[in-house]
Amino acid sequence: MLFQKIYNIVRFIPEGKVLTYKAIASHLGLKDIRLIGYALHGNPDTDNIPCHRVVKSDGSLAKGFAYGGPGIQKQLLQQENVNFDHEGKINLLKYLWEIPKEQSS
DNA sequence: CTTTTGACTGAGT
DNA sequence: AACTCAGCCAAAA
Repeated sequence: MLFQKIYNIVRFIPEGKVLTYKAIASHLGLKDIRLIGYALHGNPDTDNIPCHRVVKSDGSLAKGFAYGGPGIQKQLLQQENVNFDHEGKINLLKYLWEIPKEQSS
């Protein structure tokens, strides 16, 4: 299942790091970026899948985030020492996690 | 069983 | 700059 591959990657995002929808889709060879977000929409393992560490390609947060309410995602990231700039976006050059090849299936 | 739609993005109009 | 279209999976209606 494709979703499993998505979860399998998101699940390993280390603390203080983030991943973009694009990065994940690209890693899996997908063109439809929405699948990443949609996979998280039906997030089956919220305990092991840190959906708050997945952001849009420009570093801003997904608008449809509902992990406990809008704004929660930002708080969770700040708890992990992830800084937001004046636009409320993350510095991807600094926080974007490089996906190990071993994680792909 | 068929249709709709959605945590996105980049190119084309 | 604002809007549309394509990409093409899975769950919900």
